Amino acid sequence: MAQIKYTNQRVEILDFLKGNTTHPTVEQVYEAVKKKLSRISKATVYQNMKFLAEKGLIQEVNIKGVSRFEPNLEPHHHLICRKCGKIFDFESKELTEYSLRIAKKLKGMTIEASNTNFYGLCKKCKGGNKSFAFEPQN
Amino acid sequence: MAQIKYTNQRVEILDFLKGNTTHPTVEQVYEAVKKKLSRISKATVYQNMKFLAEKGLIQEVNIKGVSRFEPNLEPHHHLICRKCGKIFDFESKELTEYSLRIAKKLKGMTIEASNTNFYGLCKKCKGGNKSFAFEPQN
DNA sequence: GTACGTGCAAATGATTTGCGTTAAG
DNA sequence: CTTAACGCAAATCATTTGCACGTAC
Repeated sequence: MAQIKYTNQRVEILDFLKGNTTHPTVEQVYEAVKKKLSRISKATVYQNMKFLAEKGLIQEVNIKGVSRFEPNLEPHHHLICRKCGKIFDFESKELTEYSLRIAKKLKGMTIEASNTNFYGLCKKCKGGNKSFAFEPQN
Repeated sequence: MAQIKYTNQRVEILDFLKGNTTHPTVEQVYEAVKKKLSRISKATVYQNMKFLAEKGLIQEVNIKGVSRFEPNLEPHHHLICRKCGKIFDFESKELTEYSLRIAKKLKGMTIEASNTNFYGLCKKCKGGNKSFAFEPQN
C-alpha cells in the first residue's frame, strides 16, 4: 500500500524541489526538469505535482490562482501580500510547535502539517509608507 | 481616498457573503447574486471579488486552483484535506492571538491578518481508518 | 458631468483528459 | 508480464480583457 513508483520523471521533479524555497510554478518545474529529461511532457509534470502533493511528499501553495509547490521539509510560514500576491517564507519553530500542540487537541483528525499565513501589504503595494511594509522579491 | 463605490452589485455580493462560512466559489456567488440582480455578469462578479479582496473587505482562499471567498469577520483557521481539497473551519482565539503576537515581532511588515492551515487526510480520503480522520462536508 | 463600474463576448492561461505507447516493479 | 506512467494534442475550466453603455457620487 501507499506504493510510489519512482519514475525518472518523479525523481527529477523531487530532486529539483529538494531544498528549493522559491515556490516554483508547474511551468518553472517543467522548464527545470526538461534540462535533465528533454522529452518530458508538461502534462506529466502536472500529473506528478498533483500526485506527489496527494502523497504528501510536496506541499501545494496557491497564489493568485496559480499553483506553486515546495518540498515538504522544514515547516515554515508565509507572508503574503493581499494585493500583488508575492509570498515570503519565514520560520518560527515556536509558532509551528504551538500550532501542532493545538492540532493534537482536535478530536478525530489526522493532522500531518500546518502552516500559518500572514496577510498584509508589501512595501511596493503599500506605496509611500516605507517603514511598515515588507518587500516583494522576484 | 480609499473610496469604495457601493454599487448594487457590490452590495449584493457583500450581503450574500456576510456570515457565510461555506467558502463559495465565484460561480456560487454569481448564482446566488443572480437571484437578486438577474442581469449581473459573471465578469462583474470576478472583478468585484478581486476588488473587494484587495480592499480587505473579504478574504480569498485558494483551494485546488479555484478561488473561494469568505467574509473577513471573525478570524479562524482551516483544516484542509490534501487529497480532495475539502476545507473545514475551526476557531481558536488562542491560536489567532498567539500568531498575531508573533507577527508584531516581525520588523518592517504590515500584518493585517493571519490564519493557520492544517493539512491531513479527511475521513473519506483516508479510507478505512475511521477513528483518525475528519469528515468532508458539502 | 465624469470617472469608474457593468454586461457581453471573445481571449487567455492554467490544468485536465483521451489515447496509443513505454517502462517500473 | 501487467499495471501504472508517459507524451502528445485536443479539450476544458477558471479568470481576464476590450469595448460600448450606464450609473454612483
